[in-house]
Amino acid sequence: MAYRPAEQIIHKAAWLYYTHGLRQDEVAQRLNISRASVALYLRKAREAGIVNISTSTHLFSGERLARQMEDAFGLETVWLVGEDALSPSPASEIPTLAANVFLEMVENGNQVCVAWGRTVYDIADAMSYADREGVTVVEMCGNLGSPYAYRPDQCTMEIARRLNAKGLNFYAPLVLSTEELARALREEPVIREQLDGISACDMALFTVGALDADSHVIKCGALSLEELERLKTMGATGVIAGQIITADGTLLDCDYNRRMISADFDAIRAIPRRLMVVQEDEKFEPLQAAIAGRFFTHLVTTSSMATKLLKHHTASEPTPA
Amino acid sequence: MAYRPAEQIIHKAAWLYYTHGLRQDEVAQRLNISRASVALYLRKAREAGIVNISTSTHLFSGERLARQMEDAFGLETVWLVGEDALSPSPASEIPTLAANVFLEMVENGNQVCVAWGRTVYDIADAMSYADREGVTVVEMCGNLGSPYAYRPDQCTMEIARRLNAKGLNFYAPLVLSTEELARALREEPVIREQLDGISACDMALFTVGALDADSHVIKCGALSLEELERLKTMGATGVIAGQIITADGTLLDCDYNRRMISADFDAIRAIPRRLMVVQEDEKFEPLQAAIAGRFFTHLVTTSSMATKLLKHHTASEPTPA
DNA sequence: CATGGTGATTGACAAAAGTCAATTCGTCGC
DNA sequence: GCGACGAATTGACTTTTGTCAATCACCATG
Repeated sequence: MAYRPAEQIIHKAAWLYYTHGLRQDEVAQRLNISRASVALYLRKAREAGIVNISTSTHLFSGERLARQMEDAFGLETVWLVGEDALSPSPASEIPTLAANVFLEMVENGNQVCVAWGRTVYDIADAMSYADREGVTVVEMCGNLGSPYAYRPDQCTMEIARRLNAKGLNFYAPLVLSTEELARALREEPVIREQLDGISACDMALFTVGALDADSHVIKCGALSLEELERLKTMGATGVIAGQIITADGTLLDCDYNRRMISADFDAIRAIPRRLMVVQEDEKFEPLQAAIAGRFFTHLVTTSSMATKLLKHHTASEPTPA
Repeated sequence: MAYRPAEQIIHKAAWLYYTHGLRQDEVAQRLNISRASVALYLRKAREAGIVNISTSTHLFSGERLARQMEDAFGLETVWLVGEDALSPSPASEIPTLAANVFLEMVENGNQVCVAWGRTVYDIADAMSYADREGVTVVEMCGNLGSPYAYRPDQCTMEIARRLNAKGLNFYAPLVLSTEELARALREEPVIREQLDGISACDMALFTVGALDADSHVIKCGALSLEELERLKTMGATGVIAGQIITADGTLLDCDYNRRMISADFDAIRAIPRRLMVVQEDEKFEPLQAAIAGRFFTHLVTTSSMATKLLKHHTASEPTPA
């Protein structure tokens, strides 16, 4: 890692430029280097997280719709991305926002727990570098081959890298072939420890997965299409940390779930701040299920999703308690 | 407050520019305004704390000398400013650094407690704007006329303003003319409440004051020169939150201290993170006293001060425990 | 309905920052 | 000791950003 041009001079340049507000040529003069070098160092400082530039995410949580969501579902904060073409590439807006919200939520010394999924990968990609101290990033559940850019473990590590944090991977697959093996593995000290550590986390980052032909669990072969259909008739509605949940947000009682190595739902709910991020509008039912299961306290999603959720909510519960 | 050009467009411009990395002309195009406006909005966004640019203070805490200080005095983190002309104006380096460290230490939702003194004023001045949530800034002790730019209460309010926080002032003078009055006032509910609230703070920011002809307490007439001389013969060494301490860091048993409305030392020590900032090299003995009294856990000062403190420390205690 | 004033907005210019090919520096192998 | 290689640095050029006086839009007032 360590840059040849003694990390320290980069730091000094960044301090003079950003904190004292000198111009690049003044910094150059003071440090006896060329202005071009200053420009280079400053870029490195930004990339290394020595300098942190963050924009308040209030813009997205300040709307009335967001407030209504918070009230309706008892959430702490909700951030909504409108369809109003603010972003240069609409698809990237949710991950970008989520990355910013995440960084805003993580404090020094925190232990954070991340699940994986396409959305989480995108968030990791959009996340800028920060120079945190004493942060640990732990994986929330076992691993799986990924059809996307990162593998789950790489994803954890990538987030850890951006935060200058320690990354802790799960040394187990997500799904095993037999219940017995899963049970035995869960009792392995190294796995047990990680599972137990989850409830001690300060915050969590995760998505709810959908259950259709091209959802993650299917694509990487953890579940066959036939099995999926069978589970759906049993009430399968969404996926939380690999585990299948029903419409009321409880664990579906099935063989598949029993063969899984993942965070216990009570452990997840013991984490004080839990950020859920949903970008696809098709995840309406899964998200509803996740709300029913009180899986999260903070939410990043689209305005249209929020509108849909509220409409359905007030319809089913016309008089608020 | 609220700017005419709907705060929101400033936010959007900042988001597109800083988070998405568009150029100003691209932002202008997307928002249908001139580039000049974008430049203007961006400045406002920075000034309003919508955008936060911070530089890691690691540069100042990374040296060996800082480590030695931490070890020698059991401090959590020590930041040192060298005499090596890094800063454009050496005198401003301590307050600037302290302001940055302070911002780094304050977390959303925190209650912070600030004392006052010239150094604290300078820190308030050097502090950049930030958009924190749920932060409360409370005054640590009663008020006094100030010979400097801000009055103590303004100073609290100024820091609160920069953090977008709520400021809570002490509605009492620092020193009263009689013990009885001080005692009575301390029992007033509104004062009692504030005094009790201090130990519930998450962090504190303060200085140690020196006791000489041009120190704060003298300049604003709280103490006469003769009285000061008398107290010095009794062991007066420094000032913490208005109160006079002896070389071993305990409250000097004197009339002056008894006439004071200020935070109880145990209440101060109950605050988990306490940042002490000392810029003047003449404050050697007062700082030593403050160390003896375990008043702080984090320290910002000069390298030369650190050297002096360490020399004296190892001299008096050659074998570490 | 003109009028003055306030504050936002912009066009045009100046200043500052970004970039990159060319150069220098340091180091290693021979 | 010498050449050769890669990394760091820089000078010179281009692009981007900051600034400010001039203009425009809006509103309250006579």
